Amino acid sequence: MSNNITISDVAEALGVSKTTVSRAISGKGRIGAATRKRVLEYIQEHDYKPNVIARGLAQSKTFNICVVMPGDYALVDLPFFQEAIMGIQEIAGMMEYDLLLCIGSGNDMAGLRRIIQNHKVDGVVLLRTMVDDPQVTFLQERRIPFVTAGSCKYKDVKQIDHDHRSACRELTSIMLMRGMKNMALLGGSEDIVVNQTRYAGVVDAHEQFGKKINDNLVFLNLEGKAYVEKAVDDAIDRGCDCLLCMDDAVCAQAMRRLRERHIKVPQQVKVASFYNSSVLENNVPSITSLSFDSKELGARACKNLLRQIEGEETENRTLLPYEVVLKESTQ
Amino acid sequence: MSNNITISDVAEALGVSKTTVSRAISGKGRIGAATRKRVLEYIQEHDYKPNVIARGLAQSKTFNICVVMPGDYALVDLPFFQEAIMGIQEIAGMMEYDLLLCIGSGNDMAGLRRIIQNHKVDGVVLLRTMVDDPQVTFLQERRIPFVTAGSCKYKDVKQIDHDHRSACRELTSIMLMRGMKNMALLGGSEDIVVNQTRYAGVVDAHEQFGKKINDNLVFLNLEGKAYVEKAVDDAIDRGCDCLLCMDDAVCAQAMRRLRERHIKVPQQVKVASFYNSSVLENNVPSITSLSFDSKELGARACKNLLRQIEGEETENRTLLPYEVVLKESTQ
DNA sequence: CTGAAAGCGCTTACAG
DNA sequence: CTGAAAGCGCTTACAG
Repeated sequence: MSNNITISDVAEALGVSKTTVSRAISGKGRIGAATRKRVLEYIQEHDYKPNVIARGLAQSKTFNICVVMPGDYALVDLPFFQEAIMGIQEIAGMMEYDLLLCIGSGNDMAGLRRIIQNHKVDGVVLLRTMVDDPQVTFLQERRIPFVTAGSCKYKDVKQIDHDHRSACRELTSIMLMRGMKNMALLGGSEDIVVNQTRYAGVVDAHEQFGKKINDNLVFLNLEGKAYVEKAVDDAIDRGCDCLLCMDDAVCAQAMRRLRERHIKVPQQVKVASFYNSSVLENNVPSITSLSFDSKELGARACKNLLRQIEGEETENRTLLPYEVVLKESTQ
Repeated sequence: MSNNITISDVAEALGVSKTTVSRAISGKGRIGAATRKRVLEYIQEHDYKPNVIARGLAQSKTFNICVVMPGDYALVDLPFFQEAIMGIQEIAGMMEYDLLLCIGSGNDMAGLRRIIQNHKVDGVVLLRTMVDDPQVTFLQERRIPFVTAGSCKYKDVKQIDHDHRSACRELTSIMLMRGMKNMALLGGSEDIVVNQTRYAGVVDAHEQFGKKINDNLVFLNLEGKAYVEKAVDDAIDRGCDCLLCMDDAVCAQAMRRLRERHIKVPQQVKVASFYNSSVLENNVPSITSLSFDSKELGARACKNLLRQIEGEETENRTLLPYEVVLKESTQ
């Protein structure tokens, strides 16, 4: 059952040329209906599969797309990447494309560079972009089709994103409407585009209510448990009545800290997170959060990329919807 | 800066043959030291990279390896897959191999089949095996080099695993020594090899102490929150003094249920988990668990696979060590 | 030590 | 409608 039968074998067995076989399969070029049928039946019966590598060489294509994910993500980011990849894979698979995984941080482009230089992929999807992203520049220079799943500040880059800004505005507005007076904001690295977008949403909401963010209660660039802990402590000391966590990593750690200090949620302080809380789903109390369909994001990104690869024009920017999910932590 | 320079260009520029250039790069075949130096310098300076696809075609190699992960994993399994993949990638990258991602469940082999038929990879690593695994059979038939990261019941399959059995025996023994009388066991699908192995370890420990497992307190095949909840309730009703969770998914859900019912850990019931608790790391109290180095597992698996691909002999089975990490939940 | 030539398994002008 | 031939960018016997 070793599948080493080639196009030549098929051609020979059928007494036709390789050209004919190739045409029957690809559907390109004129070919008699009868001949075509014969070829198709034969390859069906003998389970012939063209060697994609060889086809790739002839066509300068690989039928692979590269998905690059950062190597430094926390556990909490995993569901996003996983789901996005599932979405990408679903679409790619339908078009007979496979996924080449590239793991690297914003700065270390060694992996991506090698994959591109080795001509191993036809395009790439970036799963996280930094505010200044060398990967973006690199891909632009090389004229490699690519798309970012998530925000990207470069206007001419094809990008699919959730509407984080509106989502954060809406959730923040709800909290303001519920009479929160001292909202604290806990967030991660400002180098990551989406964190800036989320912040902008919070600002929007405040402006809308004619209020100002209390800078004493804004804690950004919280990288690691110790920082979150201190931020929570400071926020509480400064009399905050609501913790807005800009991602689930921060939220999980904040909840831990609150529990450690026996501070009751939502009685003493409300908590909300700006991201899907699948990571938080075993929390008691359950956490109010925003909800995004990451799989859909991946799928849309992949579709856009595939169209680019086929040489079609695609939209520069697509915004996907969101949901606000109110739960116990803000009651 | 488009990198379309080929071996012919290099040969021409240098006034040598393509053969010579090829030999200078690969290091195979006799070649004058001076010539070689000239070639190497030139390609260095002009940033020439051989087209791996073309080389692959000539050598019947792809320099890709397929990593297949199940599509149905829970959030809680993610860290394992992520870390294992990091380990694989690290080794693969060093040898200029890339990772082709294949997502499929035990039964749906469509993805793997296509990748193999399309000659897209030189070998595969299976990240989870079922007790009866069609993927294993498929790869054996096709004589594709492969390795499993994790246990596999087929003796002739190359596999790298942690010593789950000993680990579970040790942790269970510790709990028995501490005087637990009514240990409940909560676990996932028995179709997954590692779950069986873990169970065997628990049995070992009991035998060692001349005891028997109380079958009324064994809850397996707990797929989903509702099942875990019921199992926890039943276990408590039946007077268990210790919950042994066979994986972190189950443990996280069990903890949630205990918290909901205001049952104090470890005062009223002890809890331990048979896996790394990175998912549980924000738990209060902290959870006693086993600890395995999944990245190392991935790295070792990849090394074994690469050696197979090179045609070397490799060990059939490698067992990696573990640690028992005692924390608050069993104090 | 070096090179001409065939070959890896396809595709695609070009010619008929 | 069909095919012979060149080509994709490498590697590797074979010959010198």
